[in-house]
Amino acid sequence: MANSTMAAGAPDTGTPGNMGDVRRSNLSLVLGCIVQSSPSTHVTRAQVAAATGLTKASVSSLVLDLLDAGIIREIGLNPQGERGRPGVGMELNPARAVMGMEINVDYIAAGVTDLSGTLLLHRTRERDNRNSAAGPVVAALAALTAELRAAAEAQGIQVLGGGLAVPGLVDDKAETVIMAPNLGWNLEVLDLGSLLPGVPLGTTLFNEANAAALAELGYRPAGGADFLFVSGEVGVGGGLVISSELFTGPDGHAGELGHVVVQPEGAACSCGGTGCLETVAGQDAIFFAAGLVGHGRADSLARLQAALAAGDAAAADAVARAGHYLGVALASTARLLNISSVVLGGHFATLGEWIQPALTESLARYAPGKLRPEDISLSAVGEAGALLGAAGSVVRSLVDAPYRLRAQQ
Amino acid sequence: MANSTMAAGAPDTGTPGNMGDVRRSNLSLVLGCIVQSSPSTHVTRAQVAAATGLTKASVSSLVLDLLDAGIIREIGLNPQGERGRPGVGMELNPARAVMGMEINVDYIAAGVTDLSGTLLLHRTRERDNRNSAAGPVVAALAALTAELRAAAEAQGIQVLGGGLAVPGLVDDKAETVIMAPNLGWNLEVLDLGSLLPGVPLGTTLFNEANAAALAELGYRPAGGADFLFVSGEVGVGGGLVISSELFTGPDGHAGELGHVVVQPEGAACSCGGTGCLETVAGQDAIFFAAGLVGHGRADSLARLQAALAAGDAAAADAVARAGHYLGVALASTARLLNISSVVLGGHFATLGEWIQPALTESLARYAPGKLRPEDISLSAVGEAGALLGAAGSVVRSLVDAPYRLRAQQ
DNA sequence: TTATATAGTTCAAGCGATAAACTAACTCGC
DNA sequence: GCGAGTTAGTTTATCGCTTGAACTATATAA
Repeated sequence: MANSTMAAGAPDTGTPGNMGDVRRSNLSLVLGCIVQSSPSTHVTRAQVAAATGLTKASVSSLVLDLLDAGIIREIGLNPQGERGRPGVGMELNPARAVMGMEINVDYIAAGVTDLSGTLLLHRTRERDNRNSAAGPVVAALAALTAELRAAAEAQGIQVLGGGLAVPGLVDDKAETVIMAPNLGWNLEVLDLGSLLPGVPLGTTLFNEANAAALAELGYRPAGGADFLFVSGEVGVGGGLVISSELFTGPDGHAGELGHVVVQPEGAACSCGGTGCLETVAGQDAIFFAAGLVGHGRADSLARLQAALAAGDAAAADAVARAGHYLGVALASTARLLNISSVVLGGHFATLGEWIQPALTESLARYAPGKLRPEDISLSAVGEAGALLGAAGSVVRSLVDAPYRLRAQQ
Repeated sequence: MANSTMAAGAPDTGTPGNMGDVRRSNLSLVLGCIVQSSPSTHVTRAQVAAATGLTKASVSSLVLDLLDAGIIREIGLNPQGERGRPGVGMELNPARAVMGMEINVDYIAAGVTDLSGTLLLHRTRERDNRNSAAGPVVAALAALTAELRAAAEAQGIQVLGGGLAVPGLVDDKAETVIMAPNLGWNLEVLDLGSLLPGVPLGTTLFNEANAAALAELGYRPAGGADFLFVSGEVGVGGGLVISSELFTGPDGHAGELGHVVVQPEGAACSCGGTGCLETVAGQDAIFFAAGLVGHGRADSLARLQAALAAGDAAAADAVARAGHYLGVALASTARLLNISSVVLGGHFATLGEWIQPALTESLARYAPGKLRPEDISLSAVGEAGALLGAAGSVVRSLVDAPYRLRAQQ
């Protein structure tokens, strides 16, 4: 088929290319090369030149820009027993960081990660956001980030920008949450500028499942760059990663796995549809089917696990049902998008061992040979997945366009 | 969400950018601008400069390259009653063409289109390819294309390259048909070089549904650049167009709409799965349910139309059933990929008026507000859709990389 | 005929990548 | 301990490409 990856330097938009684009592109190439080798693998200019194909002269010049921008720093020489002059090592500047943030149904959270993605500071605050408008929630989050930012700066760490993950459809350009049924939000405009005032890269808005998918990408072995991440929260979401890039569809919010129809004669869904996966595999649906009602979310999940461990039949049935229909949805998705790898997150990861038998059987029936048991894995990122992914995305965007920082200062 | 469209000039591959890339990129930009205004809208260098943002000097230089390559030509001055010196019009060179080719179950076909996509010559040859290996079929097609190419050259038209559409999964790099169940092909390597010996751009292999989707794109109003094309043939295929680009998934063969699970308790499918859309909405399934057996394909379709017109209950039921489940599959797809526009092709277009009531009702039930009746349209491309799309793709790839032709001669 | 407006070309300048020459710093062998 | 060999990184000249301004060309309007 026609190659989707276009030739280097080809603009996919109507803007003319000038030589500055070449520089920006190569700047990103060099930084990307340094990022890949981090942490502390002691990449030298010569190695970067060899890896990228650029000349030593170009790399030197580009590296100078990155040093000026403070994105990377030099570390001591490499006195290994090699012949010839030792190269000067480079690494991501550990004094630069980004803030990952999350707003969810019953908590807000924030964390500071360095540019290599390591979580340095992390704080969660319980808060019932279900009946709260966006304004007060963002204000509460701003207070939390201010604390963390001060703590980071006390250690000499500068926060360059932030990423906020929200369980709903978002429009990152307009800083608007288009729809977040579980928060009760609809077309809420968020004042992202108030979260990290004055940071050079600003704050970007992300869908929670997509952010978690990107976080997962960081934990996968090399080459595992194509997968569907399934986010099991109150709703069921999905994040589609193709060639290490998030696929977000025409308007930027593809991946609503929860509303794939798995039971044409099934129950009505909150979205207005019928027989959606969410009606059988969402947290509320599983808890209800298992006879668990009226507890908190985390509490219900713990009780469900206990019931499963105790051999409770209703609990086992509820989970098996969810697994079966998850398999139907995944089979359709695998065929439609040619996905051959799935990562289960949220409650699907928590219930992994109990849900897998039914899921495996279902996949064998609906997508034989396409999604085998070994193609399904459980999420490696924990609680802070969405937050880490949002922060990581900000770093990725910086790596893609390092000149943004150079221009700012 | 993280922007998927990268900055102009940013290579998504690890190759370093040099200034030649800028030129190539701008060459494509200029040609793209000329293509958009064709045919015979009299685009001048000055208009191209204004539209692209490039300077007049750059456009002049780039246009010279395109003229040298023979991709465009100048047409007379524009003596309109405007003030100032009239510009020199430019258009795609009508003496350059590409060959579109198609191998299907019971015929082979080829056609010559000019660079603006107009079909100049077209010839179809009936041939039962179901029990034939790839070699003889390609040889028969090569004979057909040789005839057409000679006819084109007799008119002074040079064929630059070709595109071949096949009803199956393809690997265009390896020139291999990975799987074409309806042809009985499995990992057949095609000798594409024999089809159009000596042409500068060679021959590229395409999936039929994807090619037809791209052909459809040419017929859609401006702005309608995101849609799912549904190909209704023996199998049910799909072509996903996003931002005027084909989305082909991780390995290049996404879009298998026919194997979305719409009936978890349904019939076994030839793919090994259960309840796939193809088992209720493929041509064979509809014909069987309508009580039509043992006729040729085109004949069966005509008989089915006659039965529907006559008010035959079994025929109406079969088509309604197909429409209902097509709606289920489209609802899932719309949610998963955030598609808001669907184009029906093949037998779904032929049966349009009879299938739409059930489809509309189904969509209202499974994807309320997401896919409304006005979001569903019937294909505007006819029989030659796949062929036209394959040819158009070759032109698109030439427009994306015009330097390929410049380098050749 | 003159003024004005638009199209397209020419030319000097600037920027960025490249290749080759050059300097710097280390290891090895004697 | 010292020169030869080896590798890292910088300097310098050159080339390619876009740009902006000046310039030429060709139309309409008064």
